[in-house]
Amino acid sequence: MQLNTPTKTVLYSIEEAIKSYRRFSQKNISRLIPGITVDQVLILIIIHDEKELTQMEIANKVFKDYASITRTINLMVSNGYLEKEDYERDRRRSMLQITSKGKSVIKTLGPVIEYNRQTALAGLKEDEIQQLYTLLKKITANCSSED
Amino acid sequence: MQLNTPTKTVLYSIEEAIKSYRRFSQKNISRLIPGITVDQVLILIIIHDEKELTQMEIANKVFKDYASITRTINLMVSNGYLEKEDYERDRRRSMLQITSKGKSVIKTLGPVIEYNRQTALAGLKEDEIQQLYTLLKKITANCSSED
DNA sequence: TGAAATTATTTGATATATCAAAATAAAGAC
DNA sequence: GTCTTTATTTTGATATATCAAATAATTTCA
Repeated sequence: MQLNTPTKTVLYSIEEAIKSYRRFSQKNISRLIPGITVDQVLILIIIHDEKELTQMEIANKVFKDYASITRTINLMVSNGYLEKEDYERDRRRSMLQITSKGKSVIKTLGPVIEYNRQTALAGLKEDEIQQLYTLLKKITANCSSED
Repeated sequence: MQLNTPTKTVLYSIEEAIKSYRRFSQKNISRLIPGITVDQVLILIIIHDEKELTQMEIANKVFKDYASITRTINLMVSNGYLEKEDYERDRRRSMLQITSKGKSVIKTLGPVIEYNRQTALAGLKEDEIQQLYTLLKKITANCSSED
């Protein structure tokens, strides 16, 4: 069985693109706030946008394992970005609150995040981005069929 | 600073697509050969295609850290997929050899890898794949500028 | 009601990612 | 040839990913 060189498939270039973007974003974020990761910032913003998410919902949004989210969130708590409060309606969960330190991170990094996105997509026209989005969604759907 | 919801940018859907593809591939690989990862298979194929790569070159090809490649390759050696032999011309490195177990992995998984790729890209026309590739390369280039 | 099933989170074990620093060998300058 | 610089790999420390199993609270329903 002679395989096409893996480095030549478009799937490989998806990996390449996202890793480049992640490194680039992390670098710019670290310049302003050393010690926080891209994913932690993403989690902060997601909680900021929607207050009452379960950890499972957060995990699904960032494509992570539940176990992984548990540890990341606990770390964000110890690092003072989040607080866990009692959640009366369901005592399995907890209410995640963004601390003032967490809020200031969001505020400080807002322009950087915007810059990262715009830089990454520089030179791509609106309809190209739309096309890219459509194609990626197709791939996601193709890989999500349940068998 | 009000940010666009991160889950709505195309960069997020890149992440989504590649993670879906990875999970899908891993699932199909694990069915045939439990205990090997997508990345380990990729490394095997890369070494198979080009015999005398340094670990640094391999790391760059799979977008990984050198430290990470060291550990993964050591694990692949303990798991019997690879062997390290002396490399006379440069005694810092070693010559990575694929064992017969490693070769049989490549052989067994060949059709699966092909199936994974084709399934992931099902319904995408040739020119769409080309377009996708071009756009992703642009993003990669945008994020790789040295500053 | 109370046992059984489901849901949300956590823990354990192991692998992988990342950064900084160390170890080792090779190459270059003088 | 020794000294300095560069290249390759490894190690340490810590964070994150993953799977399986365990906890713990909630829901279902006989």
